[in-house]
Amino acid sequence: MEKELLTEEKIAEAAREVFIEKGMNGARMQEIADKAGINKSLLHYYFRTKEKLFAFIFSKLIHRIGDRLENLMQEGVSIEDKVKGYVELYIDILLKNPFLPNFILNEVTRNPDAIFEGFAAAKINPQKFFAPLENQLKAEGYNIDPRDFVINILSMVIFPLAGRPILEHIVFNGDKKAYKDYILSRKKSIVEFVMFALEGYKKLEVRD
Amino acid sequence: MEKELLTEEKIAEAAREVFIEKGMNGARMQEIADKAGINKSLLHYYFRTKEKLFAFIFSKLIHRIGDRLENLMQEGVSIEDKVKGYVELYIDILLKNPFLPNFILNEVTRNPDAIFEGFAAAKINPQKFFAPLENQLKAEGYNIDPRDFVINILSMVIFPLAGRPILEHIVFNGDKKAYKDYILSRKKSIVEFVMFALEGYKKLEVRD
DNA sequence: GTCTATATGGCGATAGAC
DNA sequence: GTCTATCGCCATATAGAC
Repeated sequence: MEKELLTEEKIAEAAREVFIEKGMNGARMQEIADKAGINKSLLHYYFRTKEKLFAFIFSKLIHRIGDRLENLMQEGVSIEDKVKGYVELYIDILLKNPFLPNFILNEVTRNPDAIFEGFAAAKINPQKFFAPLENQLKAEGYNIDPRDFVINILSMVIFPLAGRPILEHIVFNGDKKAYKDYILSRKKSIVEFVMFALEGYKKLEVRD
Repeated sequence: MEKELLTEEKIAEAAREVFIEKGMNGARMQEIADKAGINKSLLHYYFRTKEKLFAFIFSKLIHRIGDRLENLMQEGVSIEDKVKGYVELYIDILLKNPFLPNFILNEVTRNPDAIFEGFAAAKINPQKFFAPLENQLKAEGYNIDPRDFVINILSMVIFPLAGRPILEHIVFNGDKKAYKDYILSRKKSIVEFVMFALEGYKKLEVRD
């Protein structure tokens, strides 16, 4: 039926917004129903329980993130350009979805089971990601642990956005524009910081 | 009364644990009461409502963190040693309190009002912190924005611990010991990474 | 101050008409 | 498929005895 897909889509979109903003515990079925412009009992008609609805939304979200990471490892692009591309892409995404990083970090620690299902469904294979990266790093002379490389960049991109209220209030005295400008400036400064660091790893012995 | 202080202290400790692990929304007054070894209604006798109890705990927590940061800016210690000291201290603290970073990031985004009260009470003054740091960085020849310096280090320390379940499962295939060893190894590798990067900033023009 | 018992409200979920 | 009405539970909060 036409209506089926449409309504389910409206529910999914509303649920996605509410869950991300309020978390599993804080979200209310009523609020999701309101935002979807339908009745509360219709939610249960489509997704029997709140937990099932949450699992559905969460797994779709993880899936999308996994896909984005895969796309990152195209060949023929220098490390520096990959860093630049990654940093710019994710800062933009996270600026548009300010609740996303906290949501994922949080649900994943409070409800670890969701990980096994969600990530398994997304078929994320770290080895497929780290092996070629390690090769490329070595080929360009950077003798750094690829895990450090990836995690440090992820950290510097995500943390200041996950900690937005803290930074905004403490470092920028509540000035939202100053905060946003600073985050945008990090598109350049993170790349600079990373490439400076990588320069140091050129001097190191190859280690494995 | 003797009993008053003792009971209040037991409640505070229990509430702290439960709130940090489950968050404001996930925490249950019953669980706090059980953990404190008292009756549920006694909680309300001491702290009229759950919200008031939460605010009390949260503000105390922020206060302690603020104090720790202040202590960090002692004179007569090189940048490298400060980085080393900070990284080691906080990795140890966060390993012992695995739910802490998520708790703070989360409550602070979901309930931004708590920030104003909590941080205001803790009388955190960023200028008092950044100004001497900037001086020292310049004095040692590192022409880096002190905000980048601080935020990058904070990011690299906190993020891998806030994202523990993700790293543990995806990068280390569920091997908890491998994850913990890796985090401990970061005590050295973060300092290395930062100092390599700082080397690059030595070549830059002084900018202000 | 500390307990037992209970009120009160909210939320997830279901029944049933249309 | 979509709605209204309602159930049943659970969590916060209060009343009142001791």
